Amino acid sequence: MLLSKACEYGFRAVLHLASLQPDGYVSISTISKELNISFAFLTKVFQQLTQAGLMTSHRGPNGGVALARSASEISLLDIYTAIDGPKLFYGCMLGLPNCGDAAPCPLHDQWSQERGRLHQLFASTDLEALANDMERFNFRLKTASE
Amino acid sequence: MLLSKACEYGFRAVLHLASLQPDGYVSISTISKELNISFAFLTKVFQQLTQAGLMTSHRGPNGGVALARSASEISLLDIYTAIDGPKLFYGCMLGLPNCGDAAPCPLHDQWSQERGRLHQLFASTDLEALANDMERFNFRLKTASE
DNA sequence: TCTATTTCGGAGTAATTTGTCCGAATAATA
DNA sequence: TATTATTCGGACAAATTACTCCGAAATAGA
Ligand code: SF4
Ligand code: SF4
Repeated sequence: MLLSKACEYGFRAVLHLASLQPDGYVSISTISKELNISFAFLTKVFQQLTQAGLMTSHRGPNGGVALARSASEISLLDIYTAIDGPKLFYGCMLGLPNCGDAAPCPLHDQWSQERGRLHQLFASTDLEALANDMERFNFRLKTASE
Repeated sequence: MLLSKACEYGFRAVLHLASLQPDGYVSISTISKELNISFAFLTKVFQQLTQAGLMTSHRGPNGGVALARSASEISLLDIYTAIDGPKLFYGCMLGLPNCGDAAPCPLHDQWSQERGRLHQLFASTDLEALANDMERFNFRLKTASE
């Protein structure tokens, strides 16, 4: 799988949060109910994102999580690397060490291109654009309809 | 990670096998020593490949494994799907069900393109071409040099 | 026939990922 | 102050993946 489950949930949750364009904080429990994601597990994911500085959080009544900066300034790459780390973008496809030096594995050329495209896709896609798309085209993030 | 460890080892082992262009069977133990892969685990991987019809095997002295057909007729996609299954190529990036119908997730367009490119790359790359490249460019498959 | 070599198949162990539980800390509000 | 709502942090449990072990079956060769 390309994305870990944690990252999958992170993408969905953050996209949902961005599309809400809320005034203040949104509680993790409402997000988890809305998207059918385990509350306890989603909490852990958001903890990673706040520790990475992408979200801010607030405890107590009316607390929850919020984007730490404008949606246009948070990319999918930010979310991805905060959760799954950067290894996809520098590692060898075949898991060989010393990737990128003078003795590449046979798939290097093609894989490094794909890898670059994926990196470019994640880096150039910000939450604002995706949230706009969601309004325009009625995209969905839930597992079941209603 | 894009490839499971089993698939990683499978790619490396099969590429190595193809580059040897052996007369008959090559034993799994020699491959595992050559590539620094656990013999027991690599055996399991080859069992998957023989069960999928991509390799033939032979027990006893001078036994081992061999490509079931010409290297030019085995693609990376064959190896990949035999080990990791086909889910990468039809599943949603966000793990949502009913991928591809009228209510796509916000990443559908970009992801389905990437997915298609990856599929195309795997499908159009056969072992013969890679083995030739390995000779020409001295590619490596080992974890340590010597 | 006997022995050595090899894959096969199943069971078992270890490590990682996924998911749960609970109590403490924080803050709003009555 | 007491209550309630919330995130935080750590320990825990379950599931999946990675890896090992061992005995059985096949086969070549002495
Ligand atoms: S090939 Fe590319 S990816 Fe594979 S080892 Fe190397 S440098 Fe790395
Ligand atoms: S969008 Fe594409 S990837 Fe996401 S759910 Fe669907 S079809 Fe799927």
